[in-house]
Amino acid sequence: MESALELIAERGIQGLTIKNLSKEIGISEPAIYRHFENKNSILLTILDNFKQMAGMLAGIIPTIEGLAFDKIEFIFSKIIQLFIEAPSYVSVIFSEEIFKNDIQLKNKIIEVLDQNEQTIENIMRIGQKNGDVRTDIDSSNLALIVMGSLRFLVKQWDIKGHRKNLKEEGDQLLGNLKLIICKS
Amino acid sequence: MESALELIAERGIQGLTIKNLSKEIGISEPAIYRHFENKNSILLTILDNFKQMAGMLAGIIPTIEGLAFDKIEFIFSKIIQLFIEAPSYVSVIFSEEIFKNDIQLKNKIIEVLDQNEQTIENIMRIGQKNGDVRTDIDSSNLALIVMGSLRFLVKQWDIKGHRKNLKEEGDQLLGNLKLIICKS
DNA sequence: TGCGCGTTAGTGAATAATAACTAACTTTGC
DNA sequence: GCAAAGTTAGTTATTATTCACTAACGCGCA
Repeated sequence: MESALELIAERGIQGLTIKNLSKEIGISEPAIYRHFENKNSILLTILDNFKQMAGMLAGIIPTIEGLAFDKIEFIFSKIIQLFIEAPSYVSVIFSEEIFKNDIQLKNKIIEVLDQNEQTIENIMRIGQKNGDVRTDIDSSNLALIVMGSLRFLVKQWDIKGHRKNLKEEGDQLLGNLKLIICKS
Repeated sequence: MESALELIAERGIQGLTIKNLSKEIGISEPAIYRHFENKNSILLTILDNFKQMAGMLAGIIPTIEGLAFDKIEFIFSKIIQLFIEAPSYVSVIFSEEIFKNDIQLKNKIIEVLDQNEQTIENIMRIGQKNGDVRTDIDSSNLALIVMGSLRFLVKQWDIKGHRKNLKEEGDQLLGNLKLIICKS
């Protein structure tokens, strides 16, 4: 899995071939099939790992005391940290277009998407109930705006060769999102 | 070009092969090479067409009288209309991950991205100057938020099989974005 | 202690499918 | 009659995957 992620980080999702992977690991191609049924199951495992990580983060949320935005800040700083440390996840998570063909991969991507949206939406709903989040926009649209803008930031950082400082720009965006969704 | 777009709409970017394209058009594979140097130049042409369309929209903007949000509303209703009529553009525009490998395609995608961001940012800057857009968030971040959330909406609509009503949901999101970026 | 035996993880060679692309020839329309 | 547009029949490269086989290891048992 490590080698696969490394390969994706270096050459993108298209660079993950059985041949490349076997070379990276230092074994023969058929040896890979001793451990994975097929190539898609490798990608599926990566996606599942990400989903679990995101799920664990979501699990911590209820234990955080504080306003909605403290939770958002927590979750996104963790996600951005992961992307900086392992940019290959960006390539995988944003490869929806490639996964469109395969039903399993597509469903898994949708699962990840839905799970994360649910997490953010829940935070927003609770914030609205507690009175620290604006109520003139429904929670699902707030989640859409928060997730969308952060995704776009990461996407741009990725496609432009990781030139910008993602952490700094992420913090700036988060600050501005706070102005937008929080009351007073 | 029509056939290429149709193919992409049906089977995604991966479905655009010379073989499929020739079958769709009803000519032989080599005949395609009479008109395009290679496959990438077909994709490049599609991207360029989109860029030109977006550029034309941006050109109309200065002639629109009204607040910043009227302009945003105008440009995005047109874009959403295009996506609904020709969903293949979604597949192309959101295939950054696939284009990463090829320098030409990557640069063209970045061009499109930058051009559109510039357009939105300009609208925001003028709005801030005229006093109808909030000034506590800089124009580039406002553009990021607007573009990001709309991209995310379109992306979800696309990956979930065009089930939702993009026009309706787009209008709703635009309404909420208006609450967010406009003064009082 | 050492012998059979099943398991795990590996190998080289081959396969079938598919990709983009090309050389050489023929047709078509102004 | 000639250039543009099309054809047939390939090439080359790459893809994921399978085949038959093997070396190494651990475990129960005589």
